[in-house]
Amino acid sequence: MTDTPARTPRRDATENRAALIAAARVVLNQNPDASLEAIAAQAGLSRRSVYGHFASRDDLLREMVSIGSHRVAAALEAVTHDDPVARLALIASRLWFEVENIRVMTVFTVRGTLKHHIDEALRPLRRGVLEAIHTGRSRGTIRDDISAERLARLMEDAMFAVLEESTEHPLPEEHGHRLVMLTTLGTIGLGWREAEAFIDSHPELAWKAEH
Amino acid sequence: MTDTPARTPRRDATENRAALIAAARVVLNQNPDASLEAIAAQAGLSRRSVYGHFASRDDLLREMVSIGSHRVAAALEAVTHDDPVARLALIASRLWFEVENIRVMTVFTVRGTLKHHIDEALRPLRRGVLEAIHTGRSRGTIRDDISAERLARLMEDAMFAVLEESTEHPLPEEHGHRLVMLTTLGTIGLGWREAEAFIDSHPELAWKAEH
DNA sequence: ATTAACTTGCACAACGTTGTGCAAGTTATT
DNA sequence: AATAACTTGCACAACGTTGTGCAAGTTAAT
Repeated sequence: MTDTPARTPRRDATENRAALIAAARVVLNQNPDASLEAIAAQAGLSRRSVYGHFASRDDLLREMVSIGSHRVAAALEAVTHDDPVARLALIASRLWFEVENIRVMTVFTVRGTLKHHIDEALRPLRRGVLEAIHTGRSRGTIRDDISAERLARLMEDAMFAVLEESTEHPLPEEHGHRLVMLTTLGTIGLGWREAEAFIDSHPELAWKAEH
Repeated sequence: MTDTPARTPRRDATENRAALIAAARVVLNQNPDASLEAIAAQAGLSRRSVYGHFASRDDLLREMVSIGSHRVAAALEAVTHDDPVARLALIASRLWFEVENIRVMTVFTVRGTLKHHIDEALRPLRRGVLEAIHTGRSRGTIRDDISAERLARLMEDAMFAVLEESTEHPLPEEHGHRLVMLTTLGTIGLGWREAEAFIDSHPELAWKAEH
């Protein structure tokens, strides 16, 4: 009574399915109102065949958000550090490699639908940030002139802003990676020389070419 | 061969016209895809009567952006200060009072149409910011580890982020006013104690109840 | 009180979009 | 080579939206 139909799905079909999701990310990143036609075209398919993979437009978008959020979550789950300041910088660092996924989410946070999904997806990120802020505050290493919750949101916004900025005005990966951390530390309350020094004195924050 | 038709426009008509623009600001601020129906309803009018004031939906939006941008420009033109850091804080301060106008613009910057208008509207702001950054850099009072242009954009983003954040999580006017300045100074490179002290030591940055 | 301005509701065309049915084509798999 | 999977194009209904015409109502101004 359970599952699998006649045969296994064809290889090119699953490729196309993935291509559609990737296409949605690309197209919607630059125009949140893009039509299915536009998305299908970007994937090299016809609009009609989309419905061979997804029941509806919304279904495709949900898949996209779901996959993106899992990637982001996976990139963040391993992030821990004794120093909360370094931990925040690390979070920023990891986020840098997920620009595409992050951006498409922030674009849709304004929208009604999907907002719920996205909030859920970003929860681990928010939890981690808030946690680090709290311990950092109690150690006197993070500013306490702004409420922890608000500071967390401001930090998140600041990180996203850098990610967006760097898609519109591209810059070398290595610089972008550093910039996100710098901005994050700045929001936390560090002066710019302080932030620069902090990054340089922590090898775990250094750029690594692999990724 | 020029202008005015039969009589002068009726008073309630011009009020309604203004109400429509205000309604558009309100409604579009929380849903950029809102229909004319929704806007008219918010203004207490029927969709049909909108066309008595504006030739098209786009016309209404253009009016709204135009008026908003002039208000913002007016709020910024008087801003000058010997100390570039203080000048940037002042710009942030003035922006605080134009949240509604600013927000609706940033919402539409993603959109295709209007983007051109908005860019033009924000030009004085950008010019002022960039100018202050340059002189601040040459005096060694503003960070020079990030290119002036990029820093200007980051600052702009940071200010907008605070404005948005404070509409979603409201806070007393006075606090918001200070928060925008703090964030701006933070982006410039000041540490948080430094920023707090800077604001307190400059009476021209203090909160004034009038507005 | 009269006039012209303004608003309203309804009907209608035009447009772009989503989702579905179907028949004919193409391509991976065995 | 045969089969099922997949893609495609076309046609079509449904939907929400914008913009317009018109006739009847309401309201500010003189």
